[in-house]
Formats: sequence, structure tokens, C-alpha cells
Amino acid sequence: MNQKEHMCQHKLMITRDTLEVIQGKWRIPIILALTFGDKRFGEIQRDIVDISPKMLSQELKALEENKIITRTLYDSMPVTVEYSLTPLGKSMKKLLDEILNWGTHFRKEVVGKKDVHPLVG
Amino acid sequence: MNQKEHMCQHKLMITRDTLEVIQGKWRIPIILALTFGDKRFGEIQRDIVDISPKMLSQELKALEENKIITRTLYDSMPVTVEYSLTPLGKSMKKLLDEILNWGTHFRKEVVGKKDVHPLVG
DNA sequence: TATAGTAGTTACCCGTAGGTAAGTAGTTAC
DNA sequence: GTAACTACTTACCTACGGGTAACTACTATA
Repeated sequence: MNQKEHMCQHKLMITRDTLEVIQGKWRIPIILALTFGDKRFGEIQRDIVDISPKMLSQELKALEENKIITRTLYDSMPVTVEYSLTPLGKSMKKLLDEILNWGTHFRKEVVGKKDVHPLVG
Repeated sequence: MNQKEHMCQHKLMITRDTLEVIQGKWRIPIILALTFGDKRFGEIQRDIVDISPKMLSQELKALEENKIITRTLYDSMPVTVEYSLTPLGKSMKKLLDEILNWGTHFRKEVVGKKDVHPLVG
């Protein structure tokens, strides 16, 4: 196997690690929402209007297990819970920026003429 | 809705566009493989060792429909087909780089102690 | 004649991601 | 006492992403 093929194999392996963490419909949106500041369960639900409490709960747990976010319980009344990005979560900022950059570019090139997304329409 | 919430909604919308294109286990790996140069069906299969011909064929079609790659048929004997990135596909370079950057970082922080990925082991 | 290489297609199956709806539990306000 | 807010959990169901295996079709080579 030559140098180029080795490099390709290595990059493919790294890519898989990343994809395992961010895979699925909801994780990137949840992380993105939290880049705007710590948020409570209900706040995230109001940001991501079409996520169900089941999926939100499930994905928050997965992100916590992967050390991307932390869950903090406040003994206020009523009890509130805040989710925030860990340093590892915050380290995804550039990745999120590039997703947004490319998405904007893609929208101009291809999506441009389609209807506005129902989320915003 | 205030300025911040507007921004959050807008970014969430853009993110969805991107995710629709790159979602799934195989698209990013395929695009990554093609950043190393134009490749034939069999070559991609040899790079991504555990993809089935069915999935490869299916995902290549989807990427072509989204204008990320092009398919070129060569009338040689035997017939060969080359897949290459379009300018839009090439514009994903920075995004791929960030996936790799973050994946490397993540591997150091969390995955680090785990076994080496079977793909490379 | 048969084996290997080109590039797929087709049929079948299965697990899980994700959707829907209702329930839990505690507190506050009306 | 009942509605509404906090933050979920649980049960049930379905669609589809993805896996496996076999098959197509054409050419070259031994």
C-alpha cells in the first residue's frame, strides 16, 4: 500500500469516529442550539420545533455520554435542568461553522429555487 | 422573536439542508475517497472495504443527483466508469478538513484508549 | 470452456432511528 | 380542585437504512 492509500485509509478511519458522534437527524441541531448559550429542555424543544421529547431526551443522553454536553440540575421550584457544551462540545464550533458555510453555499447553488423550509416559512 | 432567536432559527434551517446531503453512513466517506482523485467503482470499493456494491451504487446516485459528483463512462474495454467531484463537491474540502480535525481531537480526548478501528487494524 | 475482471442490479431480510400518544411526578397559580 | 408549567418516561408502531447473496452482461485471458 503506498503513501496516498495509507493517508486515505487513515482519514476514512478518523471520519468514522466523527460520524458516529454526530450521526442522526438531531445531534448537530442540538449542539448548534447550545452554541447560543446554556438551555433548558423546554427551550431546546422550542428552538427545534419538530423534535419530540423522546428523541430530545435520548439524544441529550447520548451527547452526554460522549462528553459533548453536561447536564446540570438546579434545585429551584419548579426543578430546572440546564444543558451546556463541554470544552469538547465547544471545540466543534469550527465544524459547525463549516457546516453552515457549506450549507449556505449549497442553498445558493442547488436549493436556492426551492420553497422556503417549513421550519421558517 | 428577538435577534438571537432569529439567528438560531436561521442556522438550524441551513444545518438541515447540509445534513440532508451528507446524512448516512457512507456519503462522507465516499466524498473523502474522491478528494484523493477520480476513482472507479471498484477502486472506491477497495478504499471503503466494508461497503456493499448495493450501497455504493445507491449513494453514488444520490450524490450525483445532489450535484456533488459526476459519473463519466469510458468506452474502453472493458467499460470503465469514473466518478469525480464537481466544483460543489470540491467546495466541501474545508468541511471535510474540519471533520478530520475534530475527529483527531475527539480521538485523543475520548476514543484514545479504545482498540484501533478494525478497518485499519 | 472456464475463470477473472469490468460495473453494477435485484430480491430478501432485519434492526433501529424516529414518530405518536399517553403517562409520571412535583409545584404554582387561579 | 384543576389547569399549567417544569422535565421527562414508556409503550407501541412503522419506515427505511443498510446487510447478504445471488444474478446480469460484456471482455480478456488461459
